[in-house]
Amino acid sequence: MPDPRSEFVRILVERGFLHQCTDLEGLDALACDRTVTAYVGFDCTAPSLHVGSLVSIMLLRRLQQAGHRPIVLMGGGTTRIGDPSGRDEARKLLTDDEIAANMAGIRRVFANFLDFGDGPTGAVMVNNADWLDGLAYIAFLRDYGRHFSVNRMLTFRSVKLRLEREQPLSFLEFNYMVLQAFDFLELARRRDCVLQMGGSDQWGNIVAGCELARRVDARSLFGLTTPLITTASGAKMGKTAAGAVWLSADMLSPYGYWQFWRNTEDADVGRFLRLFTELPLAEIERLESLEGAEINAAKAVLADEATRLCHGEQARAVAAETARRTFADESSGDALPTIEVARDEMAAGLPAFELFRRSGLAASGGEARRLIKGGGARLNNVPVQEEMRSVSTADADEAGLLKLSAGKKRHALVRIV
RNA sequence: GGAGGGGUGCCCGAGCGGCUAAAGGGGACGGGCUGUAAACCCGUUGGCGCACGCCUACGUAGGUUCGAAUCCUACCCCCUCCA
Repeated sequence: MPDPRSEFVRILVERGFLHQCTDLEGLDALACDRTVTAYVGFDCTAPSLHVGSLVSIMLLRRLQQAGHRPIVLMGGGTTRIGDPSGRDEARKLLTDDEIAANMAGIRRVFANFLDFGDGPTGAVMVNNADWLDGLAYIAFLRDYGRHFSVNRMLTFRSVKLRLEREQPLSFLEFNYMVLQAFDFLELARRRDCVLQMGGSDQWGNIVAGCELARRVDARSLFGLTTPLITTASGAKMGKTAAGAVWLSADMLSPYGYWQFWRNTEDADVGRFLRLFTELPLAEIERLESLEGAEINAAKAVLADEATRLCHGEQARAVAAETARRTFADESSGDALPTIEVARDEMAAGLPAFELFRRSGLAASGGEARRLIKGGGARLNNVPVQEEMRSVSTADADEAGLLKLSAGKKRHALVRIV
């Protein structure tokens, strides 16, 4: 298409958010003309969201900044079914209480990225349980079921994959796309929502919604997907040593979050800066063109920007300073994970492996011993030679702190209290 | 309801009476090289104050045996085909 005229579509294209769109020119024209209301659905399978959802979150944020209205759809109803997309096996069903708790946690995450004010572009959060829970089966089948072709549904990727692999696909899961299509129709009716966005694995579900609305209400709706974000070496983005990269500070510390971005592969830096920061394109081009070790500066910028967005400036500053002291100075910073050990226990001396276990740097005593044997354990930057080496108050600094390291990147502090 | 196949460590997957804490691969962790990168090379990969030893582990519960992940019985779950 020619250069986008609307700010929203222009940003999508320039920044790498766009994978597929049902009618990009139509959407562009619409976005020039009026305030567009758009939604992304999130399921409530965990008490927070992780970076895997960050593209969608940033997309909603960009939408709002461009003068449009974002809707966060919580899949309170559909979470109880499970989307078969991208999965070989059915996922566990959650109870209502778990779903409610998860939803509350996710709401807090969004508060950092979107403005939930009352204005015309104020974000809203809605729960599809509001309309799905009360559905009457027969009426639903009669009014909407008739518009779905099973022949067609069988050709959708999510379904086809399961069938081809001879993996089970229950009727329950098979209905997921029907309900998601219905969500879109409901949001169109209730809130004049005209656009559904999501990851590329959602394309089939999104298109199903557009088609349903066209058939039932003669509405014309838009669908748009973002590319699946993998790292340059092909791995799914968002896994670290500690597990998923959560967006809640109580599930992953801002320092851990900062480190995650700082450890981005060279080849991903530009792409990630475009998607996950709001720096001007010219600046990003400059940063991504840095060569060799210089690109580390770009990674620090990425980490700074991403952490500020998610956790705020204060947390960002502490995280960045901790990283600087830990890696550049070989000292340590406040944001390192810290455990406390009682003074009398410490005075008596604790075996090194035990301390590593307690710190969480090793999951068990055996793992801690192996770490030490393998030469990866350090106490105050000095390699620990002996598993049973006694560590005591004499090893602490003036502030009563000692630093443990497992490998080059994992560090923890022990505070004597 | 009938016939057959299957449930093994974080995952995949071999094993089918002792040599099995269980091949191989992936992942993860550590070391090397570097730039807190990628690629590559090497090592480690159930717990326990751990070279011995003890405990836990091959869907669940029992049983046979000197000895079982391996054999038997019952139960649970999954898949395929038939009805």
